[in-house]
Amino acid sequence: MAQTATLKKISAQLNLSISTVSRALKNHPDISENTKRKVKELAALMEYEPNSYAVNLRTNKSNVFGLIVPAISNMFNDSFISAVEEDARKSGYSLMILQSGDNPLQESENLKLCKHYRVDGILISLAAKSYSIELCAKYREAGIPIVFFDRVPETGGFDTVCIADEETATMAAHTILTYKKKKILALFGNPDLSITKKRKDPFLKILEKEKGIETETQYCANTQDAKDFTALALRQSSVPDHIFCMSDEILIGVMKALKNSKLKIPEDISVLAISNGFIPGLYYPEISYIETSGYELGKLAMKRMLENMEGKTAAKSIMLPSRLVEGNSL
Amino acid sequence: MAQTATLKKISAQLNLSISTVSRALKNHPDISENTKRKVKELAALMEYEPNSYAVNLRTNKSNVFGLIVPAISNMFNDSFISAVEEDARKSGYSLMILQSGDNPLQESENLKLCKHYRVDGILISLAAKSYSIELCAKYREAGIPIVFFDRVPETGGFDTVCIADEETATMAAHTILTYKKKKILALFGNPDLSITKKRKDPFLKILEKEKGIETETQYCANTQDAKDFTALALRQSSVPDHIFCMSDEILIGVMKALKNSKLKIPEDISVLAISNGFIPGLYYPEISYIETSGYELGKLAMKRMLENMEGKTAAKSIMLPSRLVEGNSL
DNA sequence: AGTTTTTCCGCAAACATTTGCGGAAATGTT
DNA sequence: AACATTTCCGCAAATGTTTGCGGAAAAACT
Repeated sequence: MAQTATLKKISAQLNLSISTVSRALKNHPDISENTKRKVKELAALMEYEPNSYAVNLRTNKSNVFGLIVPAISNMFNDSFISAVEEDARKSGYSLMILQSGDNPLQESENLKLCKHYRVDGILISLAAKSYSIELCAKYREAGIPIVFFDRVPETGGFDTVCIADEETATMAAHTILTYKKKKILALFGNPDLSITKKRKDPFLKILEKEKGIETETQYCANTQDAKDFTALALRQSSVPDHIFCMSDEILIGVMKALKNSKLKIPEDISVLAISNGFIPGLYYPEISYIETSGYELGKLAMKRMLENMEGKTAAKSIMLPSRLVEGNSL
Repeated sequence: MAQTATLKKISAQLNLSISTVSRALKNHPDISENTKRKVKELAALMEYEPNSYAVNLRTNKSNVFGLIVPAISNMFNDSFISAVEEDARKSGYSLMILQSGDNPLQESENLKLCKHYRVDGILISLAAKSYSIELCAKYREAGIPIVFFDRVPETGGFDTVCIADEETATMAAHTILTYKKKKILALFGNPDLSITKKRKDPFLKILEKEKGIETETQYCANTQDAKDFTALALRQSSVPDHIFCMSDEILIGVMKALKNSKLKIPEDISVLAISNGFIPGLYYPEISYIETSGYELGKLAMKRMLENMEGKTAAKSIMLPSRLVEGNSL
């Protein structure tokens, strides 16, 4: 392949005009079968492939979606990414993946990058202290479809796809009630995230209504926090008989602390998490969890994005229901 | 923002030519400070941003690298991705991430996609039964730099960045020797992968030289295999006193089987893995492992790619040394 | 033979940018 | 005053495609 093939070069070889070659390759009815054949043959021979820059310039479409996540290495996100990538590919789109590292500045820069590359749409899960919402609103005004997932803005007017967090938390609380626990340690994540609020409030609301149940709540910034808070709780005079973990990150810390203790799961203390299932399955006994499937969420998010591509741009909020997966930790 | 700003629109507003505007924005010395100021002001006001398609078309450069991996959700790959993304960003590049799902067909399609998007370079970790090497060679001929990482072709003539697998396996074997083990169960991954061969051969070579050590080898296609093989070995009359795991995937299966047994780590049986450390750290006691840092590998791979961008395209093989991280499983 | 219709193809503009070249006006030099 | 230089800017071509429009040639009708 000395030079890359172009329409011009093909047309020169065949003594045809550029436009004829272009149309022949697209099966335009104006072109005779005969010339179509000749053009296609030569194109195949020369390994012609449209210059995507030129096509994009002309059509103002890139067939690329931007995907912005706090971190790719997040268990939840990567199954999400797989699902999104899968369905994007099926519809002829590719993904430009950017990670914000939970850094609001980087997040807004990523948004600008998406604009720069003129992506056809943006899927985004917000960073912790994001201030990018106005930017998103602006881009949306400018005609770039934006679908928020998982960590979505609290204000309305956007396309959002997320776990039915309230329902999930409610389910968790009811599950715990079923097992007649007395003292509960409930660990939540970053209080700045709306997801934390949406999980904590319904959870506590249910437990507080119940008499004879004591609930201690902590916010954990990371795994280490979760470990420390758990260890602290285990040193109290009355040890909790149940620990609820809002996320995998927290579960990992809790399990580290529990393994350093003599307590047996589920005999001495029970554990329930919200998770996609990978981490809970690593432990023995396997940890019960309320499932939040990143994969399913990805499917929904891409579906919504593709609807946007077809002009259905009115803002819509979609919730993904969750279910209890029983391990042996209850 | 009614319409997107272009050079043409700016030039019309200011009664200047397009080329003057273009040069003004680039601080071309031919343009007076005065007009530069005016142009820049209006450009900022109109939120002008160069149309990347047009720029790419004109300059034949995209500032995008393609990154092809078997699966994003692989622990190893995602820290790799973080590192690559980080350094790419610093140099003004973005990443288009494609996953092959260990499917050779999808892999070659991803390569074609990279070509289609005319990326400036490709970083790729090969799928299990990849037949894309020729395609890679062809693209390389055509001037697209390709850097292989982790799972690299066995034939030479390519840029490769990978773990010093032989050294890693040797280190593992010597570590095991230190602890005077008698019967070893060694579990390896897909035998079609060169990485498996490169880890297995040196490992076995060392242990076989030693008298009084019995080594059983198994290939595991997945976590379940590893669990089953381990369970089987534990039911034998003489139980192994050490298990070596070539990867995280295998370690997870082994640990599941061990937890179903009464054996204590490290008293009854010891465990050593090759890993990036995340999974080993989840267990109690923490599993000792030979570290293969995806992050470091990513740094090296991107460094090599950027060298390519500067014209240093002569094929080069880079090895990343590894080290033993002691948990409490030995 | 004259008219209409169909078939097949090319011209040229447009997309937004970059850049070599040339040239007018202003300034500087004898 | 005549010439040389510098300063500042515009023309136009080029990148590769897409697409509206128009038009010649061939075929199909009166």
